[in-house]
Amino acid sequence: MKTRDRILFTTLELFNLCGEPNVTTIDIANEMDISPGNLYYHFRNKDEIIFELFLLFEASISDVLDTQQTIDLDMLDYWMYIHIIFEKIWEYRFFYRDLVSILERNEKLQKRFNRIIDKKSQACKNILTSMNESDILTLRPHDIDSIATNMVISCSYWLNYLQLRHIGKELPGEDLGRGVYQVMTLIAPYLQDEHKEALEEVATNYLS
Amino acid sequence: MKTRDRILFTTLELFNLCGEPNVTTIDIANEMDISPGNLYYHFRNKDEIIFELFLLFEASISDVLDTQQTIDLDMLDYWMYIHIIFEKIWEYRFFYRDLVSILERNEKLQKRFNRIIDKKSQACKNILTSMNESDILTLRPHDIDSIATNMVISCSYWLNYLQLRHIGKELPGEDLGRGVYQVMTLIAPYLQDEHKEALEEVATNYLS
DNA sequence: GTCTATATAGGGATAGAC
DNA sequence: GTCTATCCCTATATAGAC
Repeated sequence: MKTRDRILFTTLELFNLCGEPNVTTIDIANEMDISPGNLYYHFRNKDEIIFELFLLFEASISDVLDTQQTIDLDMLDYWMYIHIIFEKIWEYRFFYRDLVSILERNEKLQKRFNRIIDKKSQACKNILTSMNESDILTLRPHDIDSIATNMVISCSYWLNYLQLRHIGKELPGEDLGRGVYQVMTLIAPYLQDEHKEALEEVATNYLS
Repeated sequence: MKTRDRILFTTLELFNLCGEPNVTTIDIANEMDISPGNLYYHFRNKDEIIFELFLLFEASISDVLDTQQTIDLDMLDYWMYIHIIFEKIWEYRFFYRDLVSILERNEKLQKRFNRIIDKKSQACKNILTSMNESDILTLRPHDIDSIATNMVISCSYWLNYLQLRHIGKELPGEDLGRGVYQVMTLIAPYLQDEHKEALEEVATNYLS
């Protein structure tokens, strides 16, 4: 593993564990047993490391968001789709811990992060539309936008909320499933009765 | 107005405008045309100012959350109740911009902030229960918890989400109404048809 | 590529005079 | 209560040797 990659990897771990504002370039170098000077040979500054990490996150999540595979799925598929999004966010959760502060330092990051949110929103709308068309749920086209917005907010801030509730302690990765459940809750009331039961079944399987 | 209070007031303004991490004690002193030394005569450190501001926020929002006036209201009342909560949050929005970072520095703050979230959650449950009992909506007791959680998350992170979407620009206070709408959206699908219409009416009145 | 040593800057906070 | 002056610490970043 090349030093440059080790820096990225170590930084990601430390950021996720302690939060980006609490990790200095020296911390990163120490953790890797290299000198700060060496670190700055590979990256111009801390923000460049953050940006590189963002690019990895972007590639990873775009993989999911760009698929057109959101039609004709059953309840378990939808659950898993949301679950995968949560996992990608979990992998790069430090972004979501200090979103505004991190993004305001880098305009390019801002734009591209917002493009991800746009995509996520679109993906949610696609899911809702296709569920609507296959009569799994019934909603007025007018509702789709606001439900999608609520879904995006729940996805984006669930980890932050968890952290808030467990500050100090390490974030429990198991509670990801509860986040998925919260998102599915947003759809639940619109489901036809049979599919409501299907959702309950998936939920009890996953949250046990 | 005593200097101590002017410090609190000025700090609140600057924090809300620029974000707490971007405002130094020097900035605050400069803005007020006093010396940093003077500021430190009135407050031991920056965190003490933050804590005092929190106490003001706590008092202000507890005022709303502690009322037992959540029964037998009509749709407009519920709308206004959520709206008032949003206004209190708006007044102290800097907390919600960097929640985790601010709270992790002060254990007392953490505990008390979480107590506010508990109260907010309880208030939401009370609303849902009372709406349920007066047949405005129908939901299984089992749903109440997860809907309340979604309500709390939407209330807490709506401003953060807005900011994300408009970084750099000043936060548009008018969009508070859209936040209220997002929260009411969570309840909407459970409403009896007549009350759905009532909600739509309130919404169109307030979002125009 | 990697190290050591160091420059630089900014923010938090204090001492002591008025 | 308020000011000036200043200290200290920490984090970022660079220079130059190996």
